[in-house]
Amino acid sequence: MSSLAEVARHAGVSKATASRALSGAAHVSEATRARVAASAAELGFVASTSAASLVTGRSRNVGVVTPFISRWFFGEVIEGVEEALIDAGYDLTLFRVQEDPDLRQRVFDYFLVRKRVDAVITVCVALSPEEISALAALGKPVVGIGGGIAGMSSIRIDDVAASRLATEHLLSLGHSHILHVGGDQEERMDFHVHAQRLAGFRQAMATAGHRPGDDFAAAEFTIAGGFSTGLRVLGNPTTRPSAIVAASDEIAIGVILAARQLGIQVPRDLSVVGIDDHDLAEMFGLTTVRQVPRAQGRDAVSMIMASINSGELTRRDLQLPLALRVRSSTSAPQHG
Amino acid sequence: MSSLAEVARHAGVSKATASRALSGAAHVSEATRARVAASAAELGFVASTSAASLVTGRSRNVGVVTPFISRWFFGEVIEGVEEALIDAGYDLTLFRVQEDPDLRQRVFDYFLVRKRVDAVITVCVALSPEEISALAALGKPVVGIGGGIAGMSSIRIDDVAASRLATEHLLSLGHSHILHVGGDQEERMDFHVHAQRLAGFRQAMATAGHRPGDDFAAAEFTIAGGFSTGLRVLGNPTTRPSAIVAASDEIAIGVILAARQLGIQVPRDLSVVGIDDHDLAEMFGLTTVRQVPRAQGRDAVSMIMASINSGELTRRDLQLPLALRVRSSTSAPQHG
DNA sequence: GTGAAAGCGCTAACAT
DNA sequence: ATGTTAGCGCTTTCAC
Repeated sequence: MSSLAEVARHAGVSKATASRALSGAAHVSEATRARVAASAAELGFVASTSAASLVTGRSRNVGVVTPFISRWFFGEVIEGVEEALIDAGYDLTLFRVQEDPDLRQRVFDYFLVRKRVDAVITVCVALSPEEISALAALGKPVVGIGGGIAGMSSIRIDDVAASRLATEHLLSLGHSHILHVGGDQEERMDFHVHAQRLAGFRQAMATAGHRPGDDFAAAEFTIAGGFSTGLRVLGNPTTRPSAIVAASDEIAIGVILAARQLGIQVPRDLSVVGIDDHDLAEMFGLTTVRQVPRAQGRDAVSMIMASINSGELTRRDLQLPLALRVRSSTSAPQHG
Repeated sequence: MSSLAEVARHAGVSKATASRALSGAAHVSEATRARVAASAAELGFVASTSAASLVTGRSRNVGVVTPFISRWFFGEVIEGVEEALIDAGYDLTLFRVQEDPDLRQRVFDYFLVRKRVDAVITVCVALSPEEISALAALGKPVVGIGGGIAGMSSIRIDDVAASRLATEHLLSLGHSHILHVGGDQEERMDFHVHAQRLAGFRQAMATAGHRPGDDFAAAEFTIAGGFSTGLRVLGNPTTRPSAIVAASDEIAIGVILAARQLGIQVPRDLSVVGIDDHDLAEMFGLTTVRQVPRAQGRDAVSMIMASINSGELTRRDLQLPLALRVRSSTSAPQHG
């Protein structure tokens, strides 16, 4: 816990020179730099972030705002962010926002402000106008992953296209009775995701000449959510669809488990496609539209670093590519 | 972003009084306190943590060191920590440590020090002696969840007892050919967990008069890990066990999926017990030894707050209770 | 109960 | 290339 002053004294230079030598910048002779570095190492010196932040106004710290931690998509994003951040020498402060409005307000009005984060990454959070203002008032780079934030940078996949791609695959196999199992609007995730995946599904169906009918069922974005909805929508043999487009792999896996529980063969009697590329997809032979949340996390950090380094808050929107990975969970329908 | 000075001026008091009024402590008249509070609210004042930290040496920030984020146990612990921390007005800075020794060293020698965290919580990380020294050198409260750290406070379940409980349940049903599917020693999780769960299993087996044989198979602590190990150990009908004690619910679920894939009826032909109480356990009717990682996270924070408030670094060890939740995944063996 | 003043450890002008 | 100086915004003696 030695101070810069001690390092300077030990190296026989002034605090200013020591600071310059250690920060890498400015005009310092190679000899001095080496000497200061040696002293710092010997004394185990690590600069106090509080002191540095106080004077520079920067904290080398990025806030990540997320509604979930252990769901696959969110965990992957956070890991991607963490990897990129540690490479850049930044810390990650985690803020979990839930439904409770009081807690949410505390995060936005108090925690984010006082921590003086240099930037904020939001992961699929549906923000209220007040929350957006609070974020904008920070005057710092903000990037929204998954769900964009009005007027701010974003990283996303084309959710409409993802869902359309999945649907078109099933249509091309000859399915006509297809159900979309997607996000419950009540979830505090960005509702655009839910709406857009449903829209992509309906677009593809409409283009193929199918009229919208009883084509949607809501599920929580988890395996358990897909399972319970799956039991419900697959329970009645007469109304059962021959194919399902699930809004996430977790839902898709839950649906497959429900089907098996009901004695329905996948893919013989039911074809399933998911959107995500979850680790478990392979185990179930699940056909997926591939998105890579980890890359989204890393890209968010790149965007932020670019913004910090340039000093500009220009808005950018990055849309990541999709790919359909066909596996054994889809096949042509048996009857018709 | 107004400063304390502005608040003080607005309220017609000195900076000192404003500071005292807002920090809640000290001798300030009720009238002044109210006036200062009103001014602060009106100006949207939030104290700068950098400035406060610089002078107090405390940062209202706790570091969480974990090898994983999206695995169920870890996610739950982190969520528990986060909940308790936000209640206490603290931030959570996340440090993910992986195998890469360079990255690990950076976290311990650089990140943890410079961030001036007030305390550290480690979640099931196997620490090297150097890493333990680095942590101890912080002079801050440290509590290890899951895997204890030599000489520091810990929160854990009795891993030996947990595993024994699970095994005894299967033994009491009449099983004799029981396999333990547990943690791979190569995993950078605290290896004590793996060793202890295996020890508990063998203790119970020995007590029941079974001699140690080919009784263990390693798996990654994930559903996919349990699945692939499950396929392997259940593949041969002649050597197949009639019951399995899985070191975690995720492994157990993977094993059940593998069994189903192989056409083995659970629980008719195979009984399975897991340790965790994962959300998905219910879906599989999985019998579990219940531990509550979320509670462990919260308790870790309580411990830390007690330590911070008392100013003492006394070591404490808390062991959380276990409960066997018998569900439909276990039954008496068919042959034997 | 309140104010004046010192100083936490660092960086950034400004001199030299 | 290096040193001097002046704060960053807060908390905390120490007076009153």
